[in-house]
Amino acid sequence: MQSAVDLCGQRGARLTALRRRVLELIWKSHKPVGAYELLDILKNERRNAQPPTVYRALDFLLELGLVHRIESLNAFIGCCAPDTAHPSQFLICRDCGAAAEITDNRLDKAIAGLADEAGFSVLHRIVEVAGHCPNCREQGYE
Amino acid sequence: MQSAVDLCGQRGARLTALRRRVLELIWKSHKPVGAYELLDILKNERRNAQPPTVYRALDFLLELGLVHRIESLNAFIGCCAPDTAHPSQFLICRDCGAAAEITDNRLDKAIAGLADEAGFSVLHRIVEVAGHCPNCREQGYE
DNA sequence: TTAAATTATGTTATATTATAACGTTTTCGA
DNA sequence: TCGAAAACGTTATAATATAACATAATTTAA
Repeated sequence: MQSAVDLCGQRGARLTALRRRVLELIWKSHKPVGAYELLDILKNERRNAQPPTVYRALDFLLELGLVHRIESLNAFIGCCAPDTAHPSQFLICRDCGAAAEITDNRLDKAIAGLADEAGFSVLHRIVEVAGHCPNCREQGYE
Repeated sequence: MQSAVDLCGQRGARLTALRRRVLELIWKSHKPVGAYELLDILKNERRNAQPPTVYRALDFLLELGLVHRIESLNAFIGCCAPDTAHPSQFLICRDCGAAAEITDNRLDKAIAGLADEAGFSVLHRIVEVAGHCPNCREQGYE
């Protein structure tokens, strides 16, 4: 959370009470969390909360790189390294729902390489690998 | 289209008129196409077309690997190699909207490797790289 | 070959996710 | 402290997707 404050300071961005609260809620969840889940929680705290309330906060947090959107789940998760620019790459467990953010140089290079060969300029990368995490495999899921 | 028929034959799957038509419509589009776009076209042909009409056909086609779903666009595109099992990997142009399916061994290996190292068993892979295609870059987009 | 089972489709309704549009309040810098 | 910009409130609606149950078509098997 402190690093979020710092980051906003550096960029002249305003981490308002609402935005901070949404970021907290995302971090509190140990799984990717949907916009309407966040909204349900916010409604207990601010009687006026509506979809734009949460989507605007999410847009802000996404823009700054403080959270990632997981496309295959329509859900959001805190970024584990918001201060470094990096692609969004996740291992997503179909059983427990956990999403582990990963950084892998081979993967980065492979994508950079193939895009380059194709003459394609890269703006954004999405890698979402669905399967079963080590923990759930132990419980018998394969 | 013939290869779709063949594939269904092999698997004992029923490529009905509706499913065949949806597949045709997807192939006719030179860009990823949304479910409701398909529905609008179908409505001109079958007065009864409703969302489940198209979503069920899409589910069937996805299951067989005849089409891919592009998560970041909520849209669907024909698979260029439906007879071989392969991950879903795309270069998506933010300008013209084209999505090029790619196959890259380095990428496959990178994902297999990192999943393995993490003890994660892979069920499904999504790679969606957004940017600008060579064609649009020539037109001045970067 | 026909009855039962399965699969596919029709139909109505609704759930889920996301944004448009406009007004008000707050914040910030000149 | 005033004017502009940014953030937020509020209402409405758009876009995407599925639930649930009825009917029709097809396959299986007795």
